[in-house]
Amino acid sequence: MVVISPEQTGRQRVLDAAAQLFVDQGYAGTTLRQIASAAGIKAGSIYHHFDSKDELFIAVLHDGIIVMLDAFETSCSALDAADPIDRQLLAHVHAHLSAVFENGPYTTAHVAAFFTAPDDVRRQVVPQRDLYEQRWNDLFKRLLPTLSSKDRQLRRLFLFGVMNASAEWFDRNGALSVEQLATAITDQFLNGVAT
Amino acid sequence: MVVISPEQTGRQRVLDAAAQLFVDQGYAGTTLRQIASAAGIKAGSIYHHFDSKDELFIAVLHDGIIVMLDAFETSCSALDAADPIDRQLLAHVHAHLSAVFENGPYTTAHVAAFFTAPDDVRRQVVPQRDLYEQRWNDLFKRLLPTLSSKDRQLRRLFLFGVMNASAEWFDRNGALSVEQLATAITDQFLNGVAT
DNA sequence: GTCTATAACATGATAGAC
DNA sequence: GTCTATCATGTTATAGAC
Repeated sequence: MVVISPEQTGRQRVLDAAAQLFVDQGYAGTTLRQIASAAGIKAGSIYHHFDSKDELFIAVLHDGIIVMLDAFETSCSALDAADPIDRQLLAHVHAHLSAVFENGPYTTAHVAAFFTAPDDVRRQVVPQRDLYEQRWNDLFKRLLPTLSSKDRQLRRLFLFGVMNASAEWFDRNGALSVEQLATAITDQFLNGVAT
Repeated sequence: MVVISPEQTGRQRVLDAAAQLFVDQGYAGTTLRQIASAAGIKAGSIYHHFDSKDELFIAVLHDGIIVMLDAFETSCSALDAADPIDRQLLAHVHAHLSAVFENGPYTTAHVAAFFTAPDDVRRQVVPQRDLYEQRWNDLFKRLLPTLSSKDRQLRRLFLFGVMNASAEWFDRNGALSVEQLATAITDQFLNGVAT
């Protein structure tokens, strides 16, 4: 059951409820009535804040990207260009995973709900996603300059695959912490299984 | 647009159409009318073959698991226990990816549509999924005996993450072949990025 | 095995009162 | 900013004819 804290503006409550429900049930599987109920209002009232279900979904994913970009930026500031590869990569992997798992449902929505939306809705979010992926492409170019452009792109997709797939099994309250997960993924990515 | 070849029994045509549509649009995003239309019949006629949308979905995923298990079995037969790790792992990764990308939409549904279904529907497919994962757990135990049980489980999740996430970007008609993808993923998994 | 017709209900969205 | 009431449509599922 989704419960939204009451000390927020109406629009924000709707966004929070929508983000969580989109994560849990996907785009088509979530109804405006469910969102309204979780936000403590009636379905019709949603249209005071958003013009359509599509726009609400896009707004959720937009907010999610902002958080991801911010997390990336922050971990950049904490690093020095002279830092070793493993330290730099770990910082960014940890930032990504922290954003996904510890910064509310908005970022998780990007990983779990994006692909559940219809093509035309998805297409409206792609430019924002590209912005984030571009940061990682730049990072990879800096950290792994010897790889070919195509190989670099492939490796980045591998890393994203591991990180984002973890949203489907990682347990926030389990024995493995986000930090440990970040360390394990970074180590696996850099050194493989034969450490 | 989904087009189903006509030389098949009615039930099979429904299954084929459903599998493809579930992959493209998810569980909630796919309607029985769309499935019926793609299969060349009317929506009501589906109920001659399946009792509910749930059962149809479960049947699709069941068929998918059969193909995956069969692919795993086949790649086992082609291997010798004395073969080196990289050769054995590559064979199984290739078998998995071939099943997902080259054996129709049933296997892809397992990767792309499973998480779009409601909890109670998903729960009915979990035992079959577990069967397949168990094969991989056994394989990992044989190939990587020095790792701890928890670490092995984690690494397997990483590998599954990479393989299954590729369903979201891999282009069957692109420059990269399934075999090349399998080689790249296996190499990345075993040796990391610093090859 | 497929059809038509329809039941029973859910959905996104709108209009106007408060 | 939220409500109630409602529209128009879409949804799964059923019943009975062919």
